[in-house]
Amino acid sequence: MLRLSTKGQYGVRAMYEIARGYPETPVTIKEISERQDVSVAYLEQILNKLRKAGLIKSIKGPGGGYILNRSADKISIASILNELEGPVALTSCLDPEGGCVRVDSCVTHLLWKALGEQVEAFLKTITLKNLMAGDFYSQEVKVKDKVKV
Amino acid sequence: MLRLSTKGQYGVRAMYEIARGYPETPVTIKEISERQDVSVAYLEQILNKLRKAGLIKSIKGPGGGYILNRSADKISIASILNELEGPVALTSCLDPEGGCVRVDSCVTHLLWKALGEQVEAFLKTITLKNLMAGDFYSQEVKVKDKVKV
DNA sequence: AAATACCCTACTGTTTTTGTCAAGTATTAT
DNA sequence: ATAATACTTGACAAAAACAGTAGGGTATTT
Ligand code: FES
Ligand code: FES
Repeated sequence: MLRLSTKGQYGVRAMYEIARGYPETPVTIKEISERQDVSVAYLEQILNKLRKAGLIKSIKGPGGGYILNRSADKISIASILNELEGPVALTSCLDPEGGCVRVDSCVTHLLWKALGEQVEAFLKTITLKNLMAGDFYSQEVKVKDKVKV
Repeated sequence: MLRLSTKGQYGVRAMYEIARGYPETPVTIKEISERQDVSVAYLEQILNKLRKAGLIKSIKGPGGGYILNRSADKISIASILNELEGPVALTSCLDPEGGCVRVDSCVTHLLWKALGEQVEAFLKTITLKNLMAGDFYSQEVKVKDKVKV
């Protein structure tokens, strides 16, 4: 359960490659494609979203490529996944868009909400820099001391 | 991102209704259907899985229905979702079945693994009893102090 | 035997996912 | 200028997953 889409997975791996070039060298889609074994066409879609979100910027023409828009320790995994897969919402009732008429009488609503918040909090603490350094740890994420329904 | 399937959602809500009858009164599919607004046919599929997993038992004939196989404080949300959606595996590489050739050189593998473990740990701490009582809290879930890649 | 209630398998329409393809725009090097 | 490089964009399609229906069968009670 709770599968991450390939777009999200590839997106993080692509960002990792781009981060490696920062701040000197723009990284081309082709290079990312070869290193991470993802097709150029698919990466185009992914990187486009991340560029529009302001996480990376692009440089056209020979010698061009992609480069981080801010330093690696200021880009969290959460911010990448948010752009590619939308916000964490374990049920459609929790979607920013979709409301639910049962929400007040629903016995599970707050449970899914709490879990979602926990996931989000975790992903926010991990940055590209952490990923590159190879150390990431879970910091006693505490959503709420107690939730009364 | 990270959407839970309706099977998982309905399953937890159905278990909640069954738990309310425990240990005296078996709860029928029809009752669950009406209270939780899920079709009888769909619930049959879901409850069948949960019965085969040993979480509930069934009583046939008039006066029958479903009843918990052990007390509500011994049934975690994790155990319910595990049966209906399989184990938490954010990527196919983490699936018990599917291996991945890149796993050793993969920069994100341990990240998804850590997140998955965190989710699982959270869901294991919440029982049906917690759900019924309306209090569930996140207990400083700590997967590992530090993961070195 | 009639009524109740669970059991089981198959099937189908819909949505989401996972990509591919083709044509276009901007920049640099020669 | 012109060719080569590299990003940009939108349309499209196969495949998988999801959500749910349908229909017949079995066991138990009254
Ligand atoms: S069914 Fe919508 S909030 Fe639970
Ligand atoms: S691609 Fe399989 S482990 Fe990362």
